Amino acid sequence: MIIPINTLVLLKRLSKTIKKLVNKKRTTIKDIANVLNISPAAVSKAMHGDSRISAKTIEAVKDVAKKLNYQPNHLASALRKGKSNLVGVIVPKTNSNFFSSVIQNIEEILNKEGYNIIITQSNESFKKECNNIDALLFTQVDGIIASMANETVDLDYYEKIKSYGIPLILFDRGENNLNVDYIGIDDYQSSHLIIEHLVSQGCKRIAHIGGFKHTRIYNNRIRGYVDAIKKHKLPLDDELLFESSLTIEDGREKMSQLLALKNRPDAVYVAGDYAALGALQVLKENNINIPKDIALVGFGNEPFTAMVSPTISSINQHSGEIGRQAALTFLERVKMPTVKQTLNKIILNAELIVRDSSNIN
Amino acid sequence: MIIPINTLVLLKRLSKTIKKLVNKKRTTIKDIANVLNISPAAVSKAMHGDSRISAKTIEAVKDVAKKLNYQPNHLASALRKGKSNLVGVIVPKTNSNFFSSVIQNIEEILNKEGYNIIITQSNESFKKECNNIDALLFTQVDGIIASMANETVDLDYYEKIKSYGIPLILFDRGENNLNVDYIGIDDYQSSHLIIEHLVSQGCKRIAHIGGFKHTRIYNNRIRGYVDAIKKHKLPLDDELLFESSLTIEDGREKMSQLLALKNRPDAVYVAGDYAALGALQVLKENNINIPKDIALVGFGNEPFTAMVSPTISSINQHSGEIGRQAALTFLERVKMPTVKQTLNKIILNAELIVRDSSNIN
DNA sequence: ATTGTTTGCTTAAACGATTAAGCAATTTGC
DNA sequence: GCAAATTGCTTAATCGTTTAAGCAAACAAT
Repeated sequence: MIIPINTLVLLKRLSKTIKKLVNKKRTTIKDIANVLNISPAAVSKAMHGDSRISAKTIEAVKDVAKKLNYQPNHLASALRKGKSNLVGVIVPKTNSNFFSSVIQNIEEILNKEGYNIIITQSNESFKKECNNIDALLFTQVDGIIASMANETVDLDYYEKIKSYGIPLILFDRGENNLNVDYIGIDDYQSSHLIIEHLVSQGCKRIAHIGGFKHTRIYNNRIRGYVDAIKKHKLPLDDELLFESSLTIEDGREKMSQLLALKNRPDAVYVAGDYAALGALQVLKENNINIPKDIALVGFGNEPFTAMVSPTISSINQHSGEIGRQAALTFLERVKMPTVKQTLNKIILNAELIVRDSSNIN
Repeated sequence: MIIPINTLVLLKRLSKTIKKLVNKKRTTIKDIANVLNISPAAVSKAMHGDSRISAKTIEAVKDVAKKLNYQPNHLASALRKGKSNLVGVIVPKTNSNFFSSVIQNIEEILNKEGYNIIITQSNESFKKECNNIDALLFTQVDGIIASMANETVDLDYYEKIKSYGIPLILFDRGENNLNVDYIGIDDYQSSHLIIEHLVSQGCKRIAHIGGFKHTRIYNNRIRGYVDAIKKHKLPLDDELLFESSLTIEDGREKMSQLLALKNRPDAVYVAGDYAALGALQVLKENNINIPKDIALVGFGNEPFTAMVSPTISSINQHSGEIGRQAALTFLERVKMPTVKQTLNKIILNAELIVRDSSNIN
């Protein structure tokens, strides 16, 4: 028998509960249940619009919830459901336009699906990266989307993520051996784009300041450079190819070495924009005409490439799309948790933005 | 009576539990308890090194925990303890050197104390900021450290944080009316630093491209500019003072307006580096000699100020120290949760980095 | 009239860790 | 030698939510 509750009684119970709350804690579904004289279970179901709860009750629950300023305790539901609705994101640095933009797009997609993201930065340090992974796993994230630090060669910590049975998605800086989803651009093809462009500008002796070979993306860029040079039957000289940490300083260093050569290059393709900036500084300090004496192309399309003078040609990696694909891939994986992860690459096309540093007319 | 367990029995139970785990879930303290034939409570206490648990048991527990690859369920302990050990951080953008560096330092300090941080970006959008706050509160963070979006004037959402009874700490972009802790630099004094410097370089007609007055920091910079100009008895002309969104584009726009004046300034102080960059571009396009014809000073010491040519003088905000102080303030607040929050400002001194754009010799 | 189905809830057991309270057994103090 | 203190655990409740199972009451079908 349902006892009809008149408004007066309801109001009384409401004010009583409110009083309790003032000197106690936050509202729980139990409080709402007490006010309406129903069970907490019914409240929980009403909140989720369960079809077995009457429209009247649902409305009443929502009404009281609002009045009591009810905020669901995420920890409790996460514990019960075995799902935190949190996704960890690990990037080398947030203060790069590329990563910041990737993150923004991941966030946009995942927020819509009820996920929140936890961003951590490794600062290119392997140790920090391990700490980040531990912290994320400790927080019970439902998955991890990561781009590896330059230093990282030991994959044990990433295997640890896999052993937890949660999806791991890599982007930009990935690793084939991990056998997980990967989203990135076609680095090999990007190198071809750059060499084609430089050749079309009349360059005949093209140097490459590359990243470390052990990182896959840089290895691909180097392979692309080598093959494209071969394709055009240009000189492929050891003294024209460097491995670099791709910092501004190292860009300066390697450019200085190139300038010291007897037979200087007439174009330099740098695998990172920061190093390209360092190279640009050295060229300017030495009064080299850019691009007529030496043309310059960077990689990453960092905003400053359009700010410096001359502006630097660079590869746009479509960070937005990478972020979106990473998020979508995670969502797919989460929907089918039983399927074992396999190496699954999504390779996007990159785009060369030609600016003054390589525009010879 | 304690039944002595021989190694064989223990090993048997261990392998049995391991088998269970293979097709089930993660190790819990209950599993460990079963292996050692003690209660889960004892396991929990052993993990925390409770003095009432014998050294033998503690060692045994840790040993089994390692063997079973036990990882504590953070959600469960957080729920029970009413503490998530998560701190939310809200910034307008992560891809600025200032914010990225602040975040890094917050993280460093808080990680040491067992906290993890959740970074969210508002993209200078008020709506996004509100969403971020909701998301963080939903995740049951133990506190929020934030820098407000340019757009934000309505403080209801920040009041909401306060009503949760968790610490709220603001940095850089704050608001007096909220009555919470604030960490920032002395913007008023920074303007004085800049004007003193420009005066010492011989400048006599100094313009200011400022931020929006409704944002406190920009208001302080404007006030500092006005007072310093008055102090040196320089012309304080309406046409020399602008409010701006401080983007590159707006910097260009405002600089063009200054150049259109009959009586041009001989120095421009821009309240943000990006806008200063825009101003620089316009000056160069008009073949104005920097700094001889017009000197330029920015604000924020973004890395590109040292990259462009001429390099731009700017104010270093000591982002690291701001981050550290914000984190430490949070830790203090968390330790004394009963004390009501009050307006408590920590104002750090800023430093002017003089570069080519204002170095007249 | 009898059985079956649907509706609208309740009950109670989880999720995994923590902790107040309690209870033997052992040690210490005098 | 006996009370008091200490040691080393156990028991059971708790955090707030979800959910499987169940149970009346109402309605529908035959």
